[in-house]
Amino acid sequence: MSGAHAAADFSELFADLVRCETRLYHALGERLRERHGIVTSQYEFLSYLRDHPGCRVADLAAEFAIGVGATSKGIDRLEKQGWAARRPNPADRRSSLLALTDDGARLVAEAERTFTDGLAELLGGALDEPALTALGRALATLRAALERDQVGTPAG
Amino acid sequence: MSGAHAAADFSELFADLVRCETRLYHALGERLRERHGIVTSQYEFLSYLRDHPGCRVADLAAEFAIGVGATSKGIDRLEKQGWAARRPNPADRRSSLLALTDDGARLVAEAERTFTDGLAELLGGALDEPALTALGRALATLRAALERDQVGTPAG
DNA sequence: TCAATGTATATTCCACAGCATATAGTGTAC
DNA sequence: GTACACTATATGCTGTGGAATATACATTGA
Repeated sequence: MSGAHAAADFSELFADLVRCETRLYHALGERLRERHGIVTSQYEFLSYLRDHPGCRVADLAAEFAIGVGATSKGIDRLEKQGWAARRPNPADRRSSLLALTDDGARLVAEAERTFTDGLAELLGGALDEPALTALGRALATLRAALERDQVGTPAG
Repeated sequence: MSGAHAAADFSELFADLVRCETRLYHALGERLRERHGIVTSQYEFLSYLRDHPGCRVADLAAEFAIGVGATSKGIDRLEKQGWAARRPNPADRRSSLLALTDDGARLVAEAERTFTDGLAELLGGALDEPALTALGRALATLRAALERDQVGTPAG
């Protein structure tokens, strides 16, 4: 009995997780698109590049658990907009070192306000402090376990 | 200070949320594809149709916070595989009533085991009982608030 | 009845992700 | 130093999602 109960709970939990993610992603993307002309995934790329200058395509792909092809194409788009740049890697000519341009750095600084304000409004308005703390801890633990076991890392 | 601290926490929390969702979605999709020839989003559609026979495309779109176009195309694909069927709605000739076929019912019954077993393994292996309870409560609360305010409901 | 408005769905166009593959470069064994 | 395996990235194909638009139907009110 407790097994069946737990299984139902897992499904509900997963559904809630996906629904929250979808709605937050959409809502933040809407604001970012209006004000800065980017979507949430691009904000995440830019933000990662800011915090990890000189990283490679594979580093981004591993961080976001998406394929390297998709990542490469995402960088193409950022490069086309003049927000990111590939530089040759002196240590390994197969790979490029990625970094923000000055325009990209300006953009991410501006978009960060939109992003964090939006999140604070959406999350802070819905959950109180203890719930946020519990949620943050549980998600951090879960994420660490999934990454440790390479769960859901895409092929390409 | 506590404001800046909270903002950083929100960003971290959001990143963890998205990363967990991505990896779980990929990992479950991988198993569902191998064993049943469907992906996670199709399992979710089929499961919703099982629990809400006679629903409409718009009901699915609202449930999953995706656009009606994407939903209609998703139903097209399920219909083409013989897993779902549209029936004319006698009360409103604009809309169709959706339901599983017998094949679809069989499929979702089989896939449910794969899905719930996979979830139990991935979630139960990473989080203990109190953390799961806290996570479930926080996500349910957050989801209810987002849905109440129609946050992130797509346009088309 | 008929026009105006709102609603449900399908269609179209564009952007993006996954996968498989191609290309180029690296490192190692012999 | 050459063949081989391995790695990093890029590209083509296909499927899918979002947004805008079109179409059909329903409902309201004069």
